[in-house]
Amino acid sequence: MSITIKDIASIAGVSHVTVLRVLNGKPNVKPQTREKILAIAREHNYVTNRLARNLSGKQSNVIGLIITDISNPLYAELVRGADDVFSKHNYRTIIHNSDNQKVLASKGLINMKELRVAGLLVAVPSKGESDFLKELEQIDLPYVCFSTNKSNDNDYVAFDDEKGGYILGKHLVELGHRRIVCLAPEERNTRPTQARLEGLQRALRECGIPFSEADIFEIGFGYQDGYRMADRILQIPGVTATVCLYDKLAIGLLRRLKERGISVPDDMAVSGFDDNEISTFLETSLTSVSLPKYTLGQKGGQLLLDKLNYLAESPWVSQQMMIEPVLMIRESTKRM
Amino acid sequence: MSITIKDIASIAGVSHVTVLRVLNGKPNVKPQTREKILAIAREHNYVTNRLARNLSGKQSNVIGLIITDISNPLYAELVRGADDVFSKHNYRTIIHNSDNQKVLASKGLINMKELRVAGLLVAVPSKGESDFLKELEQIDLPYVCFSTNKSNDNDYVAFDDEKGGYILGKHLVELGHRRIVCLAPEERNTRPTQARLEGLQRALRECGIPFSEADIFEIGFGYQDGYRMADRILQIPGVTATVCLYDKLAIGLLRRLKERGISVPDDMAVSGFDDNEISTFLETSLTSVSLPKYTLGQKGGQLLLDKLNYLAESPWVSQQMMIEPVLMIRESTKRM
DNA sequence: CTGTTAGCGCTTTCAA
DNA sequence: TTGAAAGCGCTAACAG
Repeated sequence: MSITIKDIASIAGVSHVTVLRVLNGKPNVKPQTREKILAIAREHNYVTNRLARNLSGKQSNVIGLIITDISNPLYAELVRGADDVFSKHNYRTIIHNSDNQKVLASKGLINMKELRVAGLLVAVPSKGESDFLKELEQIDLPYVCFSTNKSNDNDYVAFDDEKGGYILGKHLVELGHRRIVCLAPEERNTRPTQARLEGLQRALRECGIPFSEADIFEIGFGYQDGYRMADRILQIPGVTATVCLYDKLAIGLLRRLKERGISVPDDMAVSGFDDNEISTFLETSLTSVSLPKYTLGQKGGQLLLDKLNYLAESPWVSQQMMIEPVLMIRESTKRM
Repeated sequence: MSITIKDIASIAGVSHVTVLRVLNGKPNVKPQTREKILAIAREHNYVTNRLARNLSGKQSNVIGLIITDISNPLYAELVRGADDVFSKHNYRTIIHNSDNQKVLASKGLINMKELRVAGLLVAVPSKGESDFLKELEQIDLPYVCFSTNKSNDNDYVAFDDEKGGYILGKHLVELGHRRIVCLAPEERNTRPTQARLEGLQRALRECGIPFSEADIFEIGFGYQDGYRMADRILQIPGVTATVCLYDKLAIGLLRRLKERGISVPDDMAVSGFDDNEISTFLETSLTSVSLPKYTLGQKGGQLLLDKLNYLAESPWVSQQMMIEPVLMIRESTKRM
């Protein structure tokens, strides 16, 4: 067992409260006593027991992150952004992967509550969303969400995916494209998918470019899906540009287009969403709507900390924050 | 405040110990009493307070991960592997990013100790390694490391990078390459860098292929670095193959080679280490030494859990585990 | 400047 | 089958 405040007290021949004062930098301790206590603490490698402190003090220094999947680069960067903020303010970060499943996310809620974390940063699973939000409310911990489907009055931070779709659509039209198709996941009811599509549709509508359900090809999220879909797209007469709702689709597509001898962007423009560093270095660099993931994590973390601080004082007014996307124009789309 | 064991006790009109027995599934409680207590607990959404339990019970259900950078895909996958194991055994995962800096890693050590985590999974920073290991020992928590430089008797799990270098070297020689150069980070003294290089050298030595310090080009880790180095490599007469110690270097290189109109693999073979899913879908798919990152995380997590269990009983004999690399042969290297 | 006392919510032991 | 009592290591209030 490690040394405790009482151990130090008995070694120093004082009461444990005096030790506490010294260790917590409180005033009103004779300098000599202070020195002596500090020396003993150092000598014995004293380390505060946060369990005890948090239990007693009714507050925690750890924050829970309920996310979809830490091995997904989106969440990995986002978590890093949040953790950097938390660390700076001396909070620790505990993670829980939900795989976007409601049951697993709910389990995370309980786990976090058990540990009496100070607050929660949560990516709401896209199925069973409203049930989950109810539980989240019930668990009675301060929380901030990442983008949810329901327009709600939670605190949240989100990418402005709709705007992303919009600026990408505009860009393609400006380049001269008049016949555009879209690769989307089969599962259309997640927030980013929906929003990106809506933005795209809005842009094309404004420009008078025809675009219907039939121009949306539903497949999946992965490289393989984009790869597979290439041949089908090439059968459609007149198509000069493809919007992939996720970069992996675009990258798989690029690969297959190369195999087929289709020149990008001359014969076919390709574009996507998410934008990772690699997009610049692909043999055909990829035009992509960049979503600042690290920033999203930071903002979410900061909002939660603000909330924790305000809660102590005045009542909190919930905040919603949208993060602007940036269109990264690269070789895969060029003026026709 | 949430409801406590005592609250339930007073509502049920029993002592808090009886409640405890029920909640912890202990025997010797009258069925009626049990039901009543469970009903009350459910009704009031009782959730155990782990802080109290851990403090009192002298054990924790959270495990600390000290890693370099969660936004690095290597660590993201590794953490996912470890967390999956921990979750299954009802442990929580708390993370701390060290950015491979000794001071930050040490800070993580203290943070984790404060929380009295059950154990530690740690990626040792490559500078100040032996100092850090001393601190790690002092902090007095059960731990397992990921690959360290020093041959030591810690528990650890690691990729067999040396073997990776070896099989890649062999592969290139078998394809007929006789003049091979290598792109490496300037900072050569990290374990994976060293080991990969050693393996490569061993393979080439065995095959009687000349390879000297002058054939190692020191640059960095990133796409940009590989990109920049391409021109220099092309100036070297007779070179037919490049080994990049990290895939990002290879991908940057591929990009620049394409710009220069160099055909891969016909004019130049390119290969790397790390292997992410995307490597298959690059326009020129990349031959790479695949290191199963998720598995490494799992193995590390499992080893730590084993250690935690054994420690309670018999003395523990430290274990070292090497994870085998797999060479993924793709288009960027082909028989000459 | 210092100490006493009570308590956070749970666990453990012993006694009934 | 149940409860009383002490304690985990720290905090907070009050007293001196």
